[in-house]
Amino acid sequence: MAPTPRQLAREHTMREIVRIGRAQLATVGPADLSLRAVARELGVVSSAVYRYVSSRDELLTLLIVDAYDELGDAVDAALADAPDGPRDRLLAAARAVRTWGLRAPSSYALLYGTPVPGYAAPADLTTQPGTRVVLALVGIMVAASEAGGLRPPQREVPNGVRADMERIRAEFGLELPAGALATGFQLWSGLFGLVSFDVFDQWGPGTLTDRDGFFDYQVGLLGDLVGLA
Amino acid sequence: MAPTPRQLAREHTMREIVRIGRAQLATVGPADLSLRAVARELGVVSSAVYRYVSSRDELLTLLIVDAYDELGDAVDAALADAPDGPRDRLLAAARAVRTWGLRAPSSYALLYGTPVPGYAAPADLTTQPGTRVVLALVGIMVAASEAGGLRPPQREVPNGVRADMERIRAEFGLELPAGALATGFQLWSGLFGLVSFDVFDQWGPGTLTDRDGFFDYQVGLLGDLVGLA
DNA sequence: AGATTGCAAGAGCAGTGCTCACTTTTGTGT
DNA sequence: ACACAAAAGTGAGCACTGCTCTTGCAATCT
Repeated sequence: MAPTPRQLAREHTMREIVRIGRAQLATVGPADLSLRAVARELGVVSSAVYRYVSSRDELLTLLIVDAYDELGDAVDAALADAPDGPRDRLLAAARAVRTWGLRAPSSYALLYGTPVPGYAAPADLTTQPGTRVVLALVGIMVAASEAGGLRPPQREVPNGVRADMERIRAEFGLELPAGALATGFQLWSGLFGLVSFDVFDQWGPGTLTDRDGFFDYQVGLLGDLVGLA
Repeated sequence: MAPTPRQLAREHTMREIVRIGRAQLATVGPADLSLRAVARELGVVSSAVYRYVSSRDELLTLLIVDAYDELGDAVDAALADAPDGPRDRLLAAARAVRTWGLRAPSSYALLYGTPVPGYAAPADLTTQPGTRVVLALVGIMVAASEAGGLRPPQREVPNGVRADMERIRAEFGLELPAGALATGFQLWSGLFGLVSFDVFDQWGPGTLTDRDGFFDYQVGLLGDLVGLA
């Protein structure tokens, strides 16, 4: 059945709300995102937006999903253009994350900063898009492993951790030994630790002058850590 | 000159405000911290607290400094009780950071989460206490280095990064080669990446069952990365 | 055409940060 | 001991927020 004009209008308004919300985020930061401001921008009285979005938190959820998509797309695009070597691919993906974060700090904060107070993003909506980046990272490792370019980690994996890794490996169908998968988690949190420090300016002021070079170097270290050739 | 009663009262009130603010943080999260609520708790009308704190942001700054102190103390205390080996000391420090973060997520968020919108914490007040933890981490590396228990990193340090490292080495009087210092930064952001993922529940739900063991293992990997014996 | 459904408006509530004119308290210098 | 000035506290008020509820209007379906 063809969508009725009303449905079309509704979807359009929905997209407008998300678009305006994202635009607001570019200037104010997640905590200050105002539904009333969105309503004003939309040219409508404040209570009207509640027809579309049941609360501010729900708008935030929409924006979180939107941001995850954008970030995932950015990484995928970077990987599509990247050369074949695992190190080049890792660097491309990492740079994409950092570039996106620096370009849209508030959106980045929405995903990897302080969770909004007393509000847990509905896992069913946000978990899946949130895994795209880490799956891309692990994908690089899997490819390297299959090509014989992945040094197995020295450190022994304790049993509790090993059990978790085995389960995850099965769940996602990853052709990766438990030890390597465990280092993959380090790659994940390590990368976002780096980007967060950069986006949130957590290295002291004036500590680093060559931040681009510094980032690339640190990503190289992460590559060493996971045993890329 | 002896402090006048008024100064004493003022200092006491100041401490009370910080104490109440910290208590609020335990329940609401940085963005929802309310000066009016602090005033109520203090048993005073809302405008009165402006005699002590010029704005909500200034209160946040006070709380940031307070949190840095607390975290620094926690790490120092853990290191004081830790055995001699660098790996044990690293683990002790890392666990202290994590434990503190899990116990006071909002305070942790204040330091390592999204910076409060449009408000840059005055560097002169927050930078110094913010360096305590990283200095402790680097201190572990220096001690290991002097004891001959620090493998030099393989990866070559590019010139721009090397220059920054040399400058920082001089500024803080660190007896550490530039390459090792660079890996120290990875240790820094890597540790806080791990803790942030843990405190903010960024590993998906149900992904990890043995989070304590996982953390210890990952810290071990970070130890490998910086070349601890 | 008439009934139903969806959308928007506007008033209103409780809360926020912050300012300002004012009163009360308090410490001190004469 | 008393007056005076500085500091502390008050309460009203402004502009803003999220959110609810009732009301009027318009498009859609039967």
